[in-house]
Amino acid sequence: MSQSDTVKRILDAAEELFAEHGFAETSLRTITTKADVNLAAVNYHFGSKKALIQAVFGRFLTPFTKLIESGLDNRELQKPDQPLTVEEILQFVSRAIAGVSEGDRKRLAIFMRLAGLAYTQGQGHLRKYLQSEYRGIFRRLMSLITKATPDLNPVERFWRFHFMLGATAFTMSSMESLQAIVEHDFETQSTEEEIVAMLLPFLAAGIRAQ
Amino acid sequence: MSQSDTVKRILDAAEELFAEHGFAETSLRTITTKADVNLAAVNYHFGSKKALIQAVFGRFLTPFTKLIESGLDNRELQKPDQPLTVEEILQFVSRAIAGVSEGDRKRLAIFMRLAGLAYTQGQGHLRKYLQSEYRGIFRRLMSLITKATPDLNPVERFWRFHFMLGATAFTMSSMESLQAIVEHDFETQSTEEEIVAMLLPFLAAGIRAQ
DNA sequence: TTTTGTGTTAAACGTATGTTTGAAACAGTT
DNA sequence: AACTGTTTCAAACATACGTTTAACACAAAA
Repeated sequence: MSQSDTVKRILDAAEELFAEHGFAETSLRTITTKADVNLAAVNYHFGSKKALIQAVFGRFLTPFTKLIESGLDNRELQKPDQPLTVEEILQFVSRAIAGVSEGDRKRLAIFMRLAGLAYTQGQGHLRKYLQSEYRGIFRRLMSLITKATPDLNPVERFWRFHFMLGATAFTMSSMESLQAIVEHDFETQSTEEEIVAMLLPFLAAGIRAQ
Repeated sequence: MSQSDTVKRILDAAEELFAEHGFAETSLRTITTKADVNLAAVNYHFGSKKALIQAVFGRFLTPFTKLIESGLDNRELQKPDQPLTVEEILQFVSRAIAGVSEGDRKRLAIFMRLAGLAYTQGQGHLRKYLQSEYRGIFRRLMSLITKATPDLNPVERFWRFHFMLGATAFTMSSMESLQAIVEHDFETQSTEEEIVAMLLPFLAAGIRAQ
């Protein structure tokens, strides 16, 4: 058999390098060197650098959203009439995070940093790709949060949702360096679970402010 | 006389283009074309593109931090013994933001996006430059927040402070695209001032959760 | 008027990038 | 062994970039 693992090696290298340096600053030569494959392999297997960026996202995001969806499906089957609280919704997401990051924690930080970059560096193709590919889960979460916060006006809810997103993405992406600071300044360790446990009440309180 | 305004024209163009497309994605040719000056003018007046980026930041960063500091100084002179609340602290920051962009609505959006980009794109020279420029005001704000949240244990306060930072940085850096979504989905406009007005209570509620 | 210094300009330089190419290597099938 | 489709490889290609250069413009000083 000896099936080629070139594609996987490229994705692994690209994922890490994109997260570290951004998209524009990471060249295909750097990626292929790190992956130890030929330069032309990216264009052969993915077609273009843009397509590679999208593939990096797809590999992480698809199983992640599936985990959230199946959790929500389960809950809706068991208690169909009882609407979810904000805390419950957030817990499904955090459980999905824990599920995906199980095995290698590094990938979670990498992906969150990528997600942040996608918003700031995504010149169009990436934003469009994410929007078209993951519209479903986004709308579902948004509608659940709407039911959980009936008194909020829609525009304010939209913004608060993104405030939550920002706090989460930023924290996850800079988790490693922040943990180092905590260890140095407070002589304590903050595990990933503890950080998430601190983050959730912060988010829940924020979205229900006033 | 006929004093050259080339430097100002370059800074204006660069500021706007950086905010719109990011640093790496904005070429000197685009900047000098928009500024209607010769390509070589940037290297002549600033030395390099990196130096131009720092100059763009310096032009608004210096008055910005001065505004915060003087606001805090004033308040401490008038009510020296009464500690500030979290809301008050955040309001000094947001007032400084508004003050820097006074008269020019567009400038606020540019400023916010640049501030956000500094967090996500500031890899080497920019981060170092900002750190040396920002350290004083950062420490001062941190110490004020400590006094405003005496019941919080230090580690949790550290994390919540960075949750706030994350929500802010993310929102600022992706403000433009989020505003477009709001306009499309809700047929309303969210001005930068309104967004900040929504962000502050979210942050204050979050840091005081439970 | 000549000189000097500052700023501008068009052109070129060197380098790095994403992409394409055509030959070679390989694996599986007949 | 011969054939076939897929994958790899070194090399080249075209383009865009930041930077440098040397000639030029022009105002102020000598």
